[in-house]
Amino acid sequence: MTRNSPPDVGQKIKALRTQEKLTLDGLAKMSGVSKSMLSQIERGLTNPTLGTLWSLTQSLGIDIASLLDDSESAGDTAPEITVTKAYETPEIQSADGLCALRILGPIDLVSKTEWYDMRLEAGGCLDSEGHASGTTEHLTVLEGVLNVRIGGKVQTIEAGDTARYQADVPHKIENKGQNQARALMLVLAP
Amino acid sequence: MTRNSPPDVGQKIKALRTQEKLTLDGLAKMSGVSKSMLSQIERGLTNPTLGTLWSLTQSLGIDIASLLDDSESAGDTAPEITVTKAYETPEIQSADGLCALRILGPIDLVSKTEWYDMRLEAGGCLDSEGHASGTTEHLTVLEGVLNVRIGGKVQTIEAGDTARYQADVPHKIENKGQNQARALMLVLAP
DNA sequence: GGCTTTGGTTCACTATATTGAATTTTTTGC
DNA sequence: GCAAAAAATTCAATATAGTGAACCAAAGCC
Repeated sequence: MTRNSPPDVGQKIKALRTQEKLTLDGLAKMSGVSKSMLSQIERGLTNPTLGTLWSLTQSLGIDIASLLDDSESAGDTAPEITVTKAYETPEIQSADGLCALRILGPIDLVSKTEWYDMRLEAGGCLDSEGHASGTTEHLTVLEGVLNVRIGGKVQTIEAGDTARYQADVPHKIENKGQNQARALMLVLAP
Repeated sequence: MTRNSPPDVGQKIKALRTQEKLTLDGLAKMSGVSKSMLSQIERGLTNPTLGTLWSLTQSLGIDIASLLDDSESAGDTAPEITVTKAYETPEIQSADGLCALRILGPIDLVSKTEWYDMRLEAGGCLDSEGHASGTTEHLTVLEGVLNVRIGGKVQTIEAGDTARYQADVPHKIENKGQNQARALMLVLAP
């Protein structure tokens, strides 16, 4: 469900102000926004300007984006633990069968974060097109040795090492060694 | 470094509009904001009202909070691979030495995403206070068996399984088994 | 009781965000 | 090249966000 009117910043600001034990006057002084304006904003009977909101958030020590963020104060969903069993975990295999990816992230999620348990047989490789601009990839090798190739560059990653790189251009992960390799791969969208 | 003036919404809006192949006129019509206003906002020579920003974000199909969010659109850093060697990877140990966390995420990053390679000796446990509201944790067991305890609930997680839960309340991860356990832990802020 | 102080709301005025029409600039066709 | 069309910018007028002072209400304090 999505809102059809601007978020009610008034309430939030008032809450924050009282939380800080600030008087209407006090916040007015330190933010440079007039007391009367503040009063009206808090009661929702005016339509504040980006500039004044900015001043207020600065004095309240919060991020302006978070002020407008409608993720209501703490979902009150009862503490729940959901378990994805090993056999339920989705797995992708490459055509040659040398590369397998187990998707560890939640499926439902239109997430900005994806992560995988990757297994590469000797000689296997994972070829990726570029993802969305700004995406970074983090590859931690758990067992074996891997090469990361991106643009002209190549890097060798051994067990325990982590490689980080921009994933918005084509890149390649190869297992040039004699043994199976296993790694954790994290893809972070901006 | 924090900004000392409101975020430049103009540029962002223009970028979004052109991305959608919308004309100034077009967006004006569908949002109800006048064409002239739009033009001025995009060029940053006015201080728009929360209301008008709301209308615009609605028509552009984005969240108003994200509009004000200053996570710059994609650094154009040249393709680089940075490697954190195993011995450079920061490791945290519990007082009793039964629990060790290797921090796999980048250090610099004031990231919304943190992840760890966790090792729990038999009998060891990791006690967490609640993180920021809305935070979720994803725990994939690589070896051994672990218990997750949160509120009154307990869940047993075996090798290959993944547990997901709200991490904004105190929670506990225990190794009740006879053998060392190893797991991957991901903490996602909202 | 009345006097003072403190936190908040209303009021009259000013500054400016917003508008619709006119104008300029850019694009597209011939 | 020049016209016609489309897109973006200026301009004068209006609505309203923002201000400071006056006003009201409640809480000390003598």
